[in-house]
Amino acid sequence: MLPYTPEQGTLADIASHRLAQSIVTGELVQGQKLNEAELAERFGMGRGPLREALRHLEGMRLVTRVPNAGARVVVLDRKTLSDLYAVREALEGMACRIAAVQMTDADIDQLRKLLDRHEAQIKKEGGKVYAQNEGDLDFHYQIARGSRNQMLMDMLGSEQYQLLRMCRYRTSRNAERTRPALQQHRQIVEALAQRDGELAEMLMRRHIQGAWLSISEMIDKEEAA
Amino acid sequence: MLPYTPEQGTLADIASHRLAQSIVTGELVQGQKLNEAELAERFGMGRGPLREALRHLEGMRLVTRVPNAGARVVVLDRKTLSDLYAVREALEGMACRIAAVQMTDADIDQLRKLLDRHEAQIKKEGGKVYAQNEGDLDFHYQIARGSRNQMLMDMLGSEQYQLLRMCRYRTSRNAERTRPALQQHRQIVEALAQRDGELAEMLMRRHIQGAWLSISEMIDKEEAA
DNA sequence: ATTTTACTAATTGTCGACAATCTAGGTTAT
DNA sequence: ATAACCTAGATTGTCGACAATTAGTAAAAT
Repeated sequence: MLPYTPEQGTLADIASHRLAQSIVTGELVQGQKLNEAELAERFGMGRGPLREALRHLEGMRLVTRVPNAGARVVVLDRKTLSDLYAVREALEGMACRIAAVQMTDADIDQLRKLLDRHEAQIKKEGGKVYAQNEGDLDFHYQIARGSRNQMLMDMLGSEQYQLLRMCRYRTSRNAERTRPALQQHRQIVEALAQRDGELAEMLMRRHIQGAWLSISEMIDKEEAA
Repeated sequence: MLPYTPEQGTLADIASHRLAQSIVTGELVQGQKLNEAELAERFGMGRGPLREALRHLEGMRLVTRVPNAGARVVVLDRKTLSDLYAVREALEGMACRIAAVQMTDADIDQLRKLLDRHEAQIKKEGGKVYAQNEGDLDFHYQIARGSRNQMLMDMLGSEQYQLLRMCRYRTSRNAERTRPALQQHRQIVEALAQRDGELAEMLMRRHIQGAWLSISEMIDKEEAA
């Protein structure tokens, strides 16, 4: 429960932000019913702005709405995540191919420094690095920025599909994949530095496929338990 | 101005639908200010549901909102469309590759019949075939369905990015591209029938690149005028 | 003549109350 | 005992009114 409200706009924007955060972090359980009156009370606002926020979250696919039956937190089942990772592979693969042409040398240097920070964080804390999944610190988002494609940046970044953040948040606990992931990130950056878009795309696709494999196994274990 | 309201849900859903339609068809001009009170009056509802609809459209990228300054219809400039078509190429290329494996023979037959209908329509009307861009009739949407990827279907179909419909609606007047497009559609279907995902993806990517080239030229002409 | 500033009108943001709809529990009939 | 039905409670959907902010205009000062 963050005490401060990160957004400065209208109440609906604030509610949207706080709700998204609560859903992504799992504070609001998957499939849970979202009671308008209760949430409005908790956020200290009327139901109007809150309903606008729910409509916004519906567009982000973080909640599902049924007319006259209210809104529920989305449930990330196996099929949904599988679909999500397939889409990611296509989008981020493309981002890499274009970024290899569009990024400046300075941009690529920035990426290297970002990975240095990640490495330091891993050595220090041993694995639980969710902080690197946020905003400008995110490696994948920086590559989307490198593609100079605003639509892609929106899709992978701030607004659209926070589903990914939600998924990564749930799976950031298993530390055994952070090191190989970092290694793959480094390979991608080197491909970008050599301006080899084809290679960068292939490396990114494999990286995402590997992430999906890891998550898939984790789901299997959970279902077995 | 359609006299009937196509949706049956809440007033916000109806408003969302009607607004989207008006924006896509160009009845509401790009960049136009959207006055809440005026629209609510026109739709015969209060401002509450209308605000919810605007929040929804904001998520669809059909309107841009600035706090305390209202909502405006999005403007499709050259860069935005370029970005959109790059994303399309990646997503629909993937859809083809997966659909080549996932579609049933019956699905592919359906696609063939759909193209037969399109051909008949072209011969009869000579080109202005916007009806085929709607819903289940849409060739591209049917392929997204064939991928069995729900996220992709959402993105390319009903909800997300109606920007594409908006763009296609504007450019559906130029009839000279409908025949080569149909030819390319047929090639794609044959690739799917042979279960050649690689080929189907490549053909779809070229098809979309061709469409972008055509649209790009059209924009050049408009800017020259 | 131009810039600044106060004022007014219009528009957005918000709230509380009421109507419509759904849900759950108990009651009655078979 | 089971199933259909009805009623009471809770929840969503909607509206109208009020507050807050912005934009435009006209007057005043430099």
